[in-house]
Amino acid sequence: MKLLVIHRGFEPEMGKWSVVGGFLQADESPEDSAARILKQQTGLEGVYMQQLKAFGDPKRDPMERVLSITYFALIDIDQYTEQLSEEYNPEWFLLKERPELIFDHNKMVEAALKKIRYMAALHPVLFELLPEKFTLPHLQALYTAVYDFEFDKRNFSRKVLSANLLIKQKEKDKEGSKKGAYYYMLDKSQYKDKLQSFLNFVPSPNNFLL
Amino acid sequence: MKLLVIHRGFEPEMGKWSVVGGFLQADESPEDSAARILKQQTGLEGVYMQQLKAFGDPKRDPMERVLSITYFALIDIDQYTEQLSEEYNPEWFLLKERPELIFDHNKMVEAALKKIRYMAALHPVLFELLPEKFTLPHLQALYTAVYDFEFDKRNFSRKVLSANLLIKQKEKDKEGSKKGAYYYMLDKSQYKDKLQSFLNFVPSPNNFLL
DNA sequence: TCAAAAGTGTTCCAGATACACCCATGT
DNA sequence: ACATGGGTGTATCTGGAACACTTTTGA
Repeated sequence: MKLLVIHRGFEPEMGKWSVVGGFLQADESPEDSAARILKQQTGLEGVYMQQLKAFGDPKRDPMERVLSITYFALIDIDQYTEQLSEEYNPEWFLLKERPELIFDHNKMVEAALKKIRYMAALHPVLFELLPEKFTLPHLQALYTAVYDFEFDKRNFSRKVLSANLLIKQKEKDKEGSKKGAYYYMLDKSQYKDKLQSFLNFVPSPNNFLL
Repeated sequence: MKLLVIHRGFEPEMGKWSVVGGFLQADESPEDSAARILKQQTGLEGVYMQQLKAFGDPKRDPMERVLSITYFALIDIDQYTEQLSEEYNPEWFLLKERPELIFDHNKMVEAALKKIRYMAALHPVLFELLPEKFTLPHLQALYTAVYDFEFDKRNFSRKVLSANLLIKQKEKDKEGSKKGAYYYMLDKSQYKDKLQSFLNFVPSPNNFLL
């Protein structure tokens, strides 16, 4: 699980590591603004973003009063390698090894991680991240990355399949192993109904919501 | 379950029903601002508020560009009757029978209700709303109000008590019935630990998260 | 033939649900 | 005595958790 950061392009703290960010324009909604700024600074486009929280402490930027309405997105790095532009030197860091960020950006990242874990424990949002065809070991690796926890593959597959969201394919992925793992695809019709539903995708004794 | 609204005190839409709201001052955090405005317009003070969402559509206020960072709070009306001041004619409406609100304030209320139901299904947040001593029928009535759903009292009491958050008192409340219902108090020591924990306070077949 | 990853089944337990009767007491 | 609301117990079922062996096949 990685975090995309950029070298800040203006003062103060120019050149230091920062979350992607910029200024809202007069006729722009916050969502549109977030999408525009993301594209300008990283090249990424067509990414589904969610509003996280507004940060507004009067002293959070020591130079002037700034309010930040933050958004986060989850993407599969591999599906966006083409798009990533170099203009602001965006860089992926392992979340655990990320550099110190300016201002309150560390708090933002922590809050986003917490929200992602919360959401993903209850809703099948992580399924969307994978390529069209993916294997169960692949999906499990994703959950392991998000929760930093090893899931039991027997229980994992039973739980995931019981949601009836996946359709088993006939082909196997032979990349990861000699035996090969069956591909699955999302059942889009089921998916929309169940996205909001109330499933525990994470074993309960592990209280990830703290 | 009721909603507190005020008569808007300035143009545009002056005098119409509106959620409590005002303008952020230069040296004020959004939280402080929300608390100040709430106090000015309703007299309510010391109320725990939570950030909901920032609303920023460029056309949401037809006169000028306004961004709103919204907060919500849950209180027990009875515990705050003294505080409620009349300056802005604040008024409690049954949530289901609330009047039409200005701008996108209806959306705000819907979003807050959704978030409250979501939170309360997983965390014992509603317990905080009651007076220091309360009865199980009282608590159950609160859940009924929030979810607009009749809970089975046998299952309800079992579930609530199994969280080990409540301490049974020796006295009974004789207001509501002839037999009287035992008072309970929150176990504050347990409470902090379990507030974040991952309980299902609402029967699962009822999918309140939609 | 062996190493490496995939796939699968069973038992046990906790928690959820549905459901009905007795208790205490003020009138 | 009776009406009103409070309190409790049981059977059943579903879903979660723990756990180990067999299968496939490329090297």
